Amino acid sequence: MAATLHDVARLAGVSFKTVSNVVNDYPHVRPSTRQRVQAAIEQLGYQPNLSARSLRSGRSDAISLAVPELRLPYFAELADEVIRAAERRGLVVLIEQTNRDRRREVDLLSSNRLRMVDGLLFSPLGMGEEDAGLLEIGVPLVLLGERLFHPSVDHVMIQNVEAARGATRYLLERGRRRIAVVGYHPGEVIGSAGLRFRGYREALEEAGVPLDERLLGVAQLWHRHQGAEAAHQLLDSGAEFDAVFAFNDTLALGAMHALLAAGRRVPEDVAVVGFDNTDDGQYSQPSLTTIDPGRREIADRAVETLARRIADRDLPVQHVEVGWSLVERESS
Amino acid sequence: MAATLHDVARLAGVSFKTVSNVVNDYPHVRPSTRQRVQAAIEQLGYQPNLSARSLRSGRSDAISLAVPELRLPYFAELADEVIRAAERRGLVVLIEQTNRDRRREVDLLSSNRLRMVDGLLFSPLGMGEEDAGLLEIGVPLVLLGERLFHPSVDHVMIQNVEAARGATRYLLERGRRRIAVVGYHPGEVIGSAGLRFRGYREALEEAGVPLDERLLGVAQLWHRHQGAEAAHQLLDSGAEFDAVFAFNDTLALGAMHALLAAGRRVPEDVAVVGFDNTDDGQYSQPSLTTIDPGRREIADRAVETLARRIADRDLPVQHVEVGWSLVERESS
DNA sequence: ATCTCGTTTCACAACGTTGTAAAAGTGCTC
DNA sequence: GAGCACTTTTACAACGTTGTGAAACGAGAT
Repeated sequence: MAATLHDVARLAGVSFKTVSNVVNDYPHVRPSTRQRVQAAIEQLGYQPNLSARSLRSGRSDAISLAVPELRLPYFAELADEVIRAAERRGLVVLIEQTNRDRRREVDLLSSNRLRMVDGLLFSPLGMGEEDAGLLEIGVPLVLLGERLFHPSVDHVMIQNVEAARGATRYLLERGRRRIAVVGYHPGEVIGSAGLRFRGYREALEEAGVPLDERLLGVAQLWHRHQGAEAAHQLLDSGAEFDAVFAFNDTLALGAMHALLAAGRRVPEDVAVVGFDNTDDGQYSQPSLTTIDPGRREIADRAVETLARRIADRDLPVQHVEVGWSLVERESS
Repeated sequence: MAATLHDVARLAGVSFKTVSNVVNDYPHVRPSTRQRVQAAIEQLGYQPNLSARSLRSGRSDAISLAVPELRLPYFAELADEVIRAAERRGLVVLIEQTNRDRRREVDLLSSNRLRMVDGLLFSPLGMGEEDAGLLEIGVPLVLLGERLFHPSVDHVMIQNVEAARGATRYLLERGRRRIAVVGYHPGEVIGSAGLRFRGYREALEEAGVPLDERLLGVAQLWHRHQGAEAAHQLLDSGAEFDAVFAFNDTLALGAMHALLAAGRRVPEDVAVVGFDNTDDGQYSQPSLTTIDPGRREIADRAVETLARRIADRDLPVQHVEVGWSLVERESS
């Protein structure tokens, strides 16, 4: 079958440890020996057995990325960037889908599939605050997003409150006063919905614009369908509104679709702003104004943080926040 | 650190091999012994070391999926389904992105990262027919898509010609006679563009509608941007058309965006049909009529084929074609 | 009791690699 | 031409698991 160190050693006439030294660029190898070994490696097409290496060294140079669903554009783009960032550091990425299901998330944390990798990037969506204790697993872990926190676990997140305040301010500055939201989760405090709502509320307060409960479009799942439904409900309620701040782009596109179908012009009658800057908002009709949460930076910082945690488990806990910006397009 | 078979054995007062037997459900273990060992496993939270297992057994129960870019909705949804299908079979999925770059694809095939997994699902986009020989790697491999073929390599694909013929026929049946395409690759014979074009051409021939070269919108990359550009060129050329058949949904959405921006009504002036049935066509404005290539079935058959190949390398070569259907929405 | 045969347990040897430490080789100094 | 300080190579022991085959055990037949 595949060649081993021993096969190469036999061919090159050296001990298998010398071959290992060549493979690992150990400095004290005579150039002529190195050359001979290299030739044997070429000839046999030798490639190290990664299971053996991993067993011996305790490292696999693989990490897991656990996301709710890859088909959601936000997570697809996040995974894309995570894979790129990991590759830059010589790591390979294994992807787990949790379907935003608490049980699956909890199971994952103690799964022996985790033992195949050096660490986990985890974007939880089903677990709640009461589950935070379960995050203390013996494996390097970096949390993504704003659903779950734990003081002793590394975390990379975006500035949700600030960004949401920025989006709302932007609408206010352009003269909109009746700003509906789409994606509201009543009662939620942390979590994307909670934090983004807080930013929205704060911006209204700053501007002295009263908050109208009727303009809070609930959507538990942030899919297009729910965005469209929330928009329908807002329309049906009869409450007037001249802007929609959707808590993500997918909701925004769904809502925009519903608004247009109902004969509202975007942005003339209703300005729409999303959140995430996923690719699909770029070519929607009209194209979508949105918050760019710096996904590339999130991915890069997350992988970096995990790599450092893997290298040194005693590092102080990292809580990283990355910057955001507003991308202005046709919908506002 | 983590408990091993030996630790459990010591606690349970048996040999480590007996623990191994319990873990692997070896039948000849006395119930009382089994119970004692189970208790020790629980107490220590023992989980098998997968590197050691994999070294010894030669299997990792992991597969790689290599796709051009995860941010493209088609591949995100494909990866989503592949991960689900793999999980049903107890396999874990590692994802590689090739950026549709020939060099990266070629490198991947001989990468030692492949040695970490039992097999590879490969959706090539950069390699050409002349590279087919490179597919003969010593690792179980299943090809996806229509870019590359090799008689001795398993393959799962969709019925491109038939589906494209179906889409074109559908437009013809609804009275459209001037059907433009978007995504044409001049001179290509195999590959998605080549095959879908063939289906288009055959449907026109069947209906006795002449093919007009001016209606062939070229787009090498199948991104929204290129779809929009191709549509602009069609409009600028002055050639009349009453329908667009885009070779994928992303192109279709880009083209539709451009058409609407130019004041054409969809579907009244121009009917638009896409290909892929990705989620984003469902909530576009107007929603997109498209070909559903049965992605779930593709993923399932692909993983199944790979699993069988892993289990038995001497199996006859499998070439699988999955069915398609037309999803009618507002754009036509 | 003893023998036989099936059940249950165990000892040992892999799998292919890296770390440690010792052995062998080389070149320089006196 | 022995002694010393390097450099280069090697032997051996892990890492934690599974497969093989032998040993120990237990029950039923003699």
